[in-house]
Amino acid sequence: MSIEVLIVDDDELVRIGLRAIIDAQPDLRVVGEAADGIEVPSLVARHRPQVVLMDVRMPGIDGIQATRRLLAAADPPRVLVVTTFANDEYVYDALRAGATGFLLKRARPAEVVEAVRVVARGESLLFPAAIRRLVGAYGRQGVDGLRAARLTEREAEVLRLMAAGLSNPEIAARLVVGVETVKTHVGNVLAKLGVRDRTQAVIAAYESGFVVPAG
Amino acid sequence: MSIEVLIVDDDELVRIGLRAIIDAQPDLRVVGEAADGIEVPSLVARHRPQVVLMDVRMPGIDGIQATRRLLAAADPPRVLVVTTFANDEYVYDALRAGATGFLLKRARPAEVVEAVRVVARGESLLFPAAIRRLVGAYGRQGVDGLRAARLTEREAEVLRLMAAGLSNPEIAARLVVGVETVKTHVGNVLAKLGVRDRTQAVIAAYESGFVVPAG
DNA sequence: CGGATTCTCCCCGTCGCGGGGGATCCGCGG
DNA sequence: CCGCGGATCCCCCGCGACGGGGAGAATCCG
Repeated sequence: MSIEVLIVDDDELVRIGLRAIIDAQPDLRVVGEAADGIEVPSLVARHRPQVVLMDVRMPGIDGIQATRRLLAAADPPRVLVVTTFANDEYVYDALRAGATGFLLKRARPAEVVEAVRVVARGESLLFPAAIRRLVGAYGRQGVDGLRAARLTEREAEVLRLMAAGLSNPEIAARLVVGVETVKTHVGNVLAKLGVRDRTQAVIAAYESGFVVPAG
Repeated sequence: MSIEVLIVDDDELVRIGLRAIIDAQPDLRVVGEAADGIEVPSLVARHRPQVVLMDVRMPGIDGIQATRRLLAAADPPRVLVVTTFANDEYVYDALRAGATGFLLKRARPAEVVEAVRVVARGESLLFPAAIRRLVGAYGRQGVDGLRAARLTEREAEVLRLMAAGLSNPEIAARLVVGVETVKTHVGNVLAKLGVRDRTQAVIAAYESGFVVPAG
């Protein structure tokens, strides 16, 4: 049985391109297209795709809202957010909305199909480029005025300790705060990085260069 | 209150050196020394040190056995195994016996005191050099006849999937085996790497070069 | 033929993790 | 002034992770 995909993008050219790439694969199949977020719920209900390729910027209901609504329903599909720029301001919102991963429009066809297969398996798609942007600025000591990093200082500190292998109680002891506080920060970090658990957060930290192997 | 340390090594020169390094720190204090594993239990019972610096190779009761006995008691101290070579064959056994970390005899004083402080805090000491040895040979495709790696092929495979962020059910699905089997492998990997949870295992995988950031 | 190793599967229990709420306090800026 | 983001703490709950057992089957080797 093939992986069924729904394409949501207001640009017809993009839809055609994605459809061509996906339908060229024997194990993937495009079951529908939408040009607006408003059509998405009904299409998903009808076709029950495993994966939804969702554009972020669309007139009317944008990809963020559409994603949020989709995931509120029972047994939702995986949402793979499609964006033009890795530094899109909406990237963070999409993660919070529950998107499983990202896909740049300039990604090569092989990357597109692989991304679809990965999320269809139910695995998170850690996207170094996007994550690096989120964490950005911090990695190499750069606390420059940018604040481009969506992680707050506290969250970045917690992530570092997570990447050092500390448990929540240990982090709490180190920072001299309550475990509940640590849990909140950890939860925020997971949401912002778009990952499922602390292990994936640590992987993201390494892959993004946020922490570097001592070797 | 300072961190109390017990030194166990059959070589007096080593004991003197370690004592000098440790007693030079205001927050550390050597409460006793032993030249043989046989004396350890009574010394620990009397002085209740937080940390025991334990040589592996000793006449009579070696460090492995002594560690095993120590940790069988209630409220045991942390054991920091001291070894001359990172590739000591006993490294693995010491991990299984419950040692919290490793220390090379050629470590610089600053490293020694830091290691003591870390284990005293109750945190595991991930020792790249030692872990690299354990995982060794595999990292770069080298399935050479050595089998020096204490990880079996299956365990190495499971570690790779862990380092890819997969959960146990996901790994089971990927390998087409039961979740119980995966749990066994994961447990073995944790024991062999001397780490507490999968997050630390992934950290060890990165730090040892077993997996390399894609960048 | 043992014995060792590896891989496989299972039961049990505990506990930390993560998700869902909500709440307070602060400082900054409109 | 009030809104908002950040940091702090609290509750409940479900599930997965982990430890410690045991146990069967296949393989290889002395």
